[in-house]
Amino acid sequence: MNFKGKRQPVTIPRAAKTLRRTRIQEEKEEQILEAALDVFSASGFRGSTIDQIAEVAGMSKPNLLYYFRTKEAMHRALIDRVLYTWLEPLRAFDAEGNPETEIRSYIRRKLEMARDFPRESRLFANEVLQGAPHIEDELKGPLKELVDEKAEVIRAWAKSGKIVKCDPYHLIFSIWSTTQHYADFDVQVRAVLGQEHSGEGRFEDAARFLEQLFIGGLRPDPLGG
Amino acid sequence: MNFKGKRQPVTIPRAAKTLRRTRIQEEKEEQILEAALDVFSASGFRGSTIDQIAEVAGMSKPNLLYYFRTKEAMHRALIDRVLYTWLEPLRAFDAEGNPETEIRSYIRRKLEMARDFPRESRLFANEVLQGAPHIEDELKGPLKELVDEKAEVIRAWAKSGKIVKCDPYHLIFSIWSTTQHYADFDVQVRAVLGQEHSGEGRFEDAARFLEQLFIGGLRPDPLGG
DNA sequence: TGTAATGTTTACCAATCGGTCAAATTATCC
DNA sequence: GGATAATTTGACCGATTGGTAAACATTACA
Repeated sequence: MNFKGKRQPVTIPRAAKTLRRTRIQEEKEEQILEAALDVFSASGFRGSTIDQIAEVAGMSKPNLLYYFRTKEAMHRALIDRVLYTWLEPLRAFDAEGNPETEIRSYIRRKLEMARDFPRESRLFANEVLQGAPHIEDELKGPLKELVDEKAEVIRAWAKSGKIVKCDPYHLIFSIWSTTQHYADFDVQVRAVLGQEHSGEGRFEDAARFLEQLFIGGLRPDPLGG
Repeated sequence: MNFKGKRQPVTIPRAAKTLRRTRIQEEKEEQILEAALDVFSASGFRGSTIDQIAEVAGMSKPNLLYYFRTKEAMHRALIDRVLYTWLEPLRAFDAEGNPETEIRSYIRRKLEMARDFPRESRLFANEVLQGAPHIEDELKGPLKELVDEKAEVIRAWAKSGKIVKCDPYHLIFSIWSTTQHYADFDVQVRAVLGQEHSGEGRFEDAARFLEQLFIGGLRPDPLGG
């Protein structure tokens, strides 16, 4: 039952003999992924080293590799764990709701995520920026499908005159980019705003501005055009 | 006059003896920076290797290091060369012009740059995303000053009722993020749009949407509030 | 055309990279 | 408490990293 003569942790898929996960396994994998999030989000996949992650996680390198057999496996596990949560706000986008409040609260939620989970945002930003070599399937599959679905909702709103006629995909892109900007380009935002305006209040300012921009920009044309 | 006993190329600042740059120096430095842009923009600083750059540039590693003594020096030279051009659109932002046309053409210009110089966009995105360890000074200095200046223009427009009252800094951030998104997150945009809509026409679609969004979102409140 | 300055390459270095191994340690369960 | 399985570690491996030394080739210029 052993693989290549070496015992493997329960994370690795294998025969049904040891399905139960140890308490230690839960804890350590948690610890490792937490450290991996720190490192990968700060340096990207190629720029990160197992040693860095090991140090942040407070354990030896071979110990990491006992739980995740390769650097890629760690990255993969991290992506898998984070992706679902990351798409939650878009999934919550409700077709039945009022367009204005739906868009408003989508912006709010995305902005809150940029504030509360900047590492997750940067993890994906790094990945996509460098050509998404590890998440191409997720982008073309689940992500595209979700966006297609929500785009249809937006298109219907536009058609019925509840919002202005516009390209729903580019609308979604613009909400993604403006909100995630505050996580991904945080140091730039801070540098430009200076000490006085780069405190926590900047998220309130950003929310106010973005809501104003999108609500105003999407308000249906009074001429009915 | 030699440094550490080894001859140095004219790129390295030194005594005034050889101020002239050879034709070969011009060409090779050009070649190297072109290759460096390819590699750094695709993998970030840490994730890039001198060997990669050497291969793309079509020359040997020691030959690269003859022109730029370290990896950092190459990166620095590249940033210096590209930064000025990159800020050109914002610099062209004219206080005397009409707000609507100024904003419209700023968006156009930024979008054109995202289309025509995606590597430059990703170079900075990578750098900022990873904490801007090499360009912190540029962000806090020249960039901040330029943005401060243009923010004042926008604030004046808002005050005089030419556009809606809004935070000029967040307005600038939102134009940056929405336009650069098409360069930095290109693979994601393509993945979501699918084959049929991810051709060159997507920049026209993006321009149309963004102009609609910003012009509509910034139109002064008819109630005069 | 000779020669000094400039440019290029091969061979190499120490450090770090991702990853392995076997031995030692700890937890689990009868 | 002892056997057994799970966990942890130090020592190590070959490959790659950024960078160097010095010999060799080419260019510019008198």
